[in-house]
Amino acid sequence: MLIATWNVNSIRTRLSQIIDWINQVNPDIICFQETKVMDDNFPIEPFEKLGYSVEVYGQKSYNGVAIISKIKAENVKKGFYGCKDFDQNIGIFLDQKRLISAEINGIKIINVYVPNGSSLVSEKFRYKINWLNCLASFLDEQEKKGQLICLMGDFNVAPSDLDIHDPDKYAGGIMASEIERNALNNVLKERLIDSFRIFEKNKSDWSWWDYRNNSYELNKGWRIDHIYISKELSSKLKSCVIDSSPRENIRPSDHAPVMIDLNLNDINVDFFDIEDDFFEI
DNA sequence: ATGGCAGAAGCATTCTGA
Repeated sequence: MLIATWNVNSIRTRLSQIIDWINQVNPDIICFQETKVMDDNFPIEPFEKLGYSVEVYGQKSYNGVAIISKIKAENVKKGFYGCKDFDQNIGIFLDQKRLISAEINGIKIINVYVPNGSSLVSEKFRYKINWLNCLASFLDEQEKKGQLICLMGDFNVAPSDLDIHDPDKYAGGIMASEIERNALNNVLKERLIDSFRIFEKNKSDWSWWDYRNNSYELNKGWRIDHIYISKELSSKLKSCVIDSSPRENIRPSDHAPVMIDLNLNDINVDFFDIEDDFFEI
């Protein structure tokens, strides 16, 4: 099962590029961020024609997330819910459409667009840290239910200096600060694993390149888009790749898609083996 | 240190992003 995440920076502007990429790669599930469109104006039909169901949670001009899936998405939820200690002021996090979740194939798919935060002295930075703390609480509740989790999206945090093209230049700044890394680690705790780092212990690959300063041509990027999975799923993980090819398109998104291949077939094989044994008896 | 590039709204320019 191929599961991808992609900050497309406007679903409508990028639509033909996205369809081209789907036709090449044929993912089962894609989580989009920065769709930048209200739900009524989301281009649902092009995805339905390719066999996907579409779940959207958008707003005007900014933010916006969506999940498209070839497998039925159940228990679709928009925004945070059931976050301990955050219930009273959860409204400030629901104004901005940054999270959508669903259960697909028995796995809780959580698609997030974490606030950028602007700079460490900004009010937006406080919002970012509070948002991540609310996400941690949200995951605590999922963990209590025993859910297998796949948490992905644009986190706007480089987890380590390996994930920045020039870590010295950006040390301690936005997307690289200890405060943000600690907040991210508090979301992950010991329960979620960075799919990319299972395969690449020391490699630097980027998922985002600034539009300015010829950053892509100079390969000056960051790895800020991530797919985290429950550690119980790690033995099912076959690959994790960042596909930078769409970044070479004309008028590209500034982000590249990230994709994992999760081998859930052997779960079904085990199931059918038991069935066969049963009938042989 | 600042701006550079891009999208949306909407028609000149501002706001936001990372």
